[in-house]
Amino acid sequence: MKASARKQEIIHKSEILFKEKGYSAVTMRDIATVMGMKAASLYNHIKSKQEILSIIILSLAEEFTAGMDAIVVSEKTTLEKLQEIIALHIRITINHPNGMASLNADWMHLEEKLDYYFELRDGYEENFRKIIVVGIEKNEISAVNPEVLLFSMLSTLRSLYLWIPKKDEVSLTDLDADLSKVLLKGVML
Amino acid sequence: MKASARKQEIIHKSEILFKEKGYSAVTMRDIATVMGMKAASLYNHIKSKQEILSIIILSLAEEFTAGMDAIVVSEKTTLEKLQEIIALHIRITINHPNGMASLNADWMHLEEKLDYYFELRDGYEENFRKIIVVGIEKNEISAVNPEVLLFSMLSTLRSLYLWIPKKDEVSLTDLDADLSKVLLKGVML
DNA sequence: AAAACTAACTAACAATTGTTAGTTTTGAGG
DNA sequence: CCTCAAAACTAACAATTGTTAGTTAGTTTT
Repeated sequence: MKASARKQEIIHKSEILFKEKGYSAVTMRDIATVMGMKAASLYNHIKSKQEILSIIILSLAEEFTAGMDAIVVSEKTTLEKLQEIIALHIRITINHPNGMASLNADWMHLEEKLDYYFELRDGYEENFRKIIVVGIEKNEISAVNPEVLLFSMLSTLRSLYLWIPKKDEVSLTDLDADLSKVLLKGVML
Repeated sequence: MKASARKQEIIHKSEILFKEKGYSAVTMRDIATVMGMKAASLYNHIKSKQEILSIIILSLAEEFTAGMDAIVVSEKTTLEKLQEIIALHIRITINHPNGMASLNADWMHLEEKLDYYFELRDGYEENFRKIIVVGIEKNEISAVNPEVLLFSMLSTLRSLYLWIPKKDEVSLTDLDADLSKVLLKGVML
């Protein structure tokens, strides 16, 4: 399963189309057109439309899981771990801005792979939640509602794909710091 | 155009289906089934599938615009205005948790009404941005990157529809306060 | 009671969907 | 130049799509 160059090209173009209109509204003929071929020819490279979606979503989900696992086992303060989670999301989103749209909006169309997706997502969230809860217990962060903090950070980080493509490289350099400031320090004087 | 009870029922059921699978993946026969009728009968009440989507999205967008306009003209501190924006999102999301999914995920399928939607959305964001920028200028909130704060708050508030339906009424009472704490005060000690 | 209206139905449509089968073209290595 | 596999093609499929036309039964208005 090395995924030939042509197959990766199909996946890459599909990511762009899926981001624009969503998985269900994109047809195999749409994908074929941007590939400069006929729809039937796509099947020389991919098994089905669903396989394209599965590859896009699950490879990203696995990358998040791997990144989170590394953060969990590291010997860092809670604040440092939260900053590393922010950096993880920024890094992956910069590398895969289009695929992130599918991960966020089209996971419900995974069908056979849906259970595996839930496994990855639930595990990720559980690790995130534990970092927050332990941080509050150890008095490393302030005693906010853990669920609300988890929800708020995840919402922002999961939406990064909508904003990052609009930014120039200069402001991307500071994004890490700016986001940490807003998410962790707040705005009150 | 008072929207008959039957028409509102169609819209309501459609909101639920659209939230589950997205606009494009929901068929008129799906809607008809949950309405207990045949697909063709829907057209006694609605003009098209798109009309359903337009009503769902634009009525919500207009409610947000009206709410924001009231906040803008009020004589409040920046912090109070931001808290009112949070309350506005919570209120609308509690009242229309399903429709919020379409507003967030299916606006690109509005077609003829897309320009009007952009008008409302851009105006809303511009008002939001101005509140932040003025707040920083007047030294009422700390000097964070305004775009990042706007993005972060909007991402969280726009995702509320994913979390609010899972919460019981008790935790909803505190949601206002909890969210303000997390979004505005941060977590650093 | 007649007329008009409402809201459901059946039947069908043209277009589009993902996908398969079978065939031809392409291009690199012998 | 020949071979052969990779990758394109044409043609077609069965199913499904949103929507229209025409009809019917029940209710309301005249």
